[in-house]
Amino acid sequence: MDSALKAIAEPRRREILRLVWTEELPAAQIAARFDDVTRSAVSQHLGVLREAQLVIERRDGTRRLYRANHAEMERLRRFLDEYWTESLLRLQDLAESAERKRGASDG
Amino acid sequence: MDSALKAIAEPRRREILRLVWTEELPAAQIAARFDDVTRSAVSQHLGVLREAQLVIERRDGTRRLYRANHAEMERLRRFLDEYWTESLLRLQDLAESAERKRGASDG
DNA sequence: GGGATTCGTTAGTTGACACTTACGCAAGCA
DNA sequence: TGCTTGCGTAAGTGTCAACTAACGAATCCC
Repeated sequence: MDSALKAIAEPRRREILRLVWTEELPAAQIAARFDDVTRSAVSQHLGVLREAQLVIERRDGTRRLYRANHAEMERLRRFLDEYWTESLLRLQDLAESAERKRGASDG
Repeated sequence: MDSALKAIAEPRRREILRLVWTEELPAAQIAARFDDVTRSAVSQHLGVLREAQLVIERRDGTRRLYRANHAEMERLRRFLDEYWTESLLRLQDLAESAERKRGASDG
């Protein structure tokens, strides 16, 4: 999960992830989208994304096709959502206990 | 915005952020929560969080009090939300255009 | 003013990482 | 059996980041 968060912290990998979100693409085609970086660099980014389970690889002859792993993306989204909401709940708890305290001792 | 994403990709900083989410804390008290790291390291983490606007610093005598910047956290949450939903919308568009294509030429 | 407290900051080190170049490997084709 | 295509991977480089140890600055107390 932490590896996923770290993976999407890198702008280039976010861009790659968007490319393969709706369509499965071969590595060469993904790399062709970036003119300021070599195919090798993109391949390594794909490796990071694959290791973080954010991308799924499928082989077809000599080609390797990639597509986004929506399930894992959803897990990541939920993790972050819980991070916010849990913190917000703690805020709420704090406010409520303050309220109780005010009601009990102060008046 | 990218700096914020990078900031929360680091587990230690996420922990710090949670500590100051509901209560304002002085640097020393934050550092005291971590026994496997020096006060200096925590101070530098606080610097990163401050630069990413995820934390707000307030001075009180020799102390520096920190609290989470909820507004900026909300901006980050929204950014990520848009990242997912925009991708999902593209998925939806793709499905709809495929439907139209099927209806027009093939059916 | 002197000393203690509460911090940030500055070297300096170690490890991670984004990259390039060069190479290797598997699959199709002549 | 070779050659080409479509890839990953290993080696090497520069840069950044997380950390420790030492120092410096601001405030408070006497």
